[in-house]
Amino acid sequence: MAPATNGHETAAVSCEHCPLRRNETFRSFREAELDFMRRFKQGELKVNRGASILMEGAQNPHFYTVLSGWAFRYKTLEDGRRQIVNFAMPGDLVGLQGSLLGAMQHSVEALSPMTLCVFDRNELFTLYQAHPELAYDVTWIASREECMLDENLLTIGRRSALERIAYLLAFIGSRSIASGLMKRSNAVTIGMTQQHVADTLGLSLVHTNKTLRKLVRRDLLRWGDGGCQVFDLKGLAELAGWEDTATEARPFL
Amino acid sequence: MAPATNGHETAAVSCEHCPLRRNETFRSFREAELDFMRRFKQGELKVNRGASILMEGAQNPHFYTVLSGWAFRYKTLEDGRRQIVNFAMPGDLVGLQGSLLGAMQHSVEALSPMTLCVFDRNELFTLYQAHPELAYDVTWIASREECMLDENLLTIGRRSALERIAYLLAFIGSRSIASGLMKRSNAVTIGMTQQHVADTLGLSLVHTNKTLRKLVRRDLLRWGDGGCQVFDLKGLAELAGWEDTATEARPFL
DNA sequence: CGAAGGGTTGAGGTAGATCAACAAGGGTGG
DNA sequence: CCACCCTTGTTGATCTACCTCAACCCTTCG
Repeated sequence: MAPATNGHETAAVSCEHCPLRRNETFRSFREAELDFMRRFKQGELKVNRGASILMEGAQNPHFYTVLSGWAFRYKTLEDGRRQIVNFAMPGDLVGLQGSLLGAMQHSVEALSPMTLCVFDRNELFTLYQAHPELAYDVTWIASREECMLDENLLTIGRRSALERIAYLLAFIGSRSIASGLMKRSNAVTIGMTQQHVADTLGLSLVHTNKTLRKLVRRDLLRWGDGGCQVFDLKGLAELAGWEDTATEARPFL
Repeated sequence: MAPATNGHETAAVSCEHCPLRRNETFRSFREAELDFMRRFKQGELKVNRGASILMEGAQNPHFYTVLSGWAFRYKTLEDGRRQIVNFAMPGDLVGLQGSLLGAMQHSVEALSPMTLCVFDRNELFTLYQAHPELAYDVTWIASREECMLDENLLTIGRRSALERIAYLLAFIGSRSIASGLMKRSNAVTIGMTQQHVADTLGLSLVHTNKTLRKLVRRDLLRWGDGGCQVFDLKGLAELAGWEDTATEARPFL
């Protein structure tokens, strides 16, 4: 639970060689947009697993697009209870909320080594003026986030522990394949601790462990080496009563 | 839980007489924007309490701004378990998600008689092209929604039943005062059933009732006449460990 | 007058919490 | 090299917050 030190910025890779563009789940840029983004991008941020990227209450001058790796977004109560509200994967915007609303209302911590594309909070409106299509994309991304949060609420509010875990792993597995975080293969590997699972689903650590073992016994997944391999994404989704709304090519910044 | 019939559209009130403009919690429009909105507005929708405004899975051609009254947004599982994810009050956008993502991923039902300002889904991008400031506002509104959902997730995931209810009533009370739904006075009146409270907080109806009575016994509120009067918003917020992030003048469409 | 919606209360059951102990790395410092 | 600690996972025992079931009340409405 202890956030480590931040990484530091390094020289930027130019946008036309953006790794995300090679992934067909992302929609392509037009020349003018690419041109704009090249100037819009302020640099790159590289952090280690466990690093704090944003802190609740802070006024961060930047917001980011995830280029590689993944992170989680969370909030805490005074007494330390923690709730993970969502995960950020390649192509996702991080810290947009703070840019619009002022202070961050949640924190973000890396779950793996990450590279993030750095933007200046104060330049956001410039983007809205110069490129309405990109502005529209930003809103699209925010709407998608909202949609995921709705589903997470349904999960925590109304699904049983077994369903919750099945949902979460199917959800993360599916997203990580789509975002190119994972290669599509027999088993999807998800590198997180059981504490993360518990804090996402509003469960205790012990009960999370016991429920996870049930899923292992059913051969839906295996746990080990600080994470799990999911064998049967469909089986998990079905168990959770969740339909993966397959997205076609989606925008990113 | 049974949705009733839709209302029907009526002649529109012109935007310069928009009731929301009289409320100081909303930021004012400039002349050019007002002009644009006048044309952007397609009409008005009036519905009764209990009416379905949007249905999960549907491709609604419109999205809306709430002018008066309030509603709740919800999702359901196949077996009927229902989760209310948030509420919509004057100034809030409804159905934006569907406009961007395609089909609605949630339903919306009126909690009181309502009037909504009707916009055409297909015109949204026109707004982005013509008025970057308004586009920015749309994203601002979406971000605020996201922020509320984060807090709701924290509530359901990590707060106890007593804290949850305290939070919910403080949250709704505070929002309804800010949006002009309620007059600021000794007691804030919230017109919803205990079933709504239960479905928002992931609790059973019976336990919701018992917990509510505890709050009544503590003189924080009274329940009756199909809703409750909240006497002590601060006390509830404190009990829940929640800080009301007071918003200054905010945008709306 | 009966039916339906909303609220209230008690009794008993269970999913999931808490407490406690232990095992298996991995890192660090002597 | 060992000794130690810290993180992560595992499992059993016990407890309790919340659920389900089952009444019953009151009000509204056809």
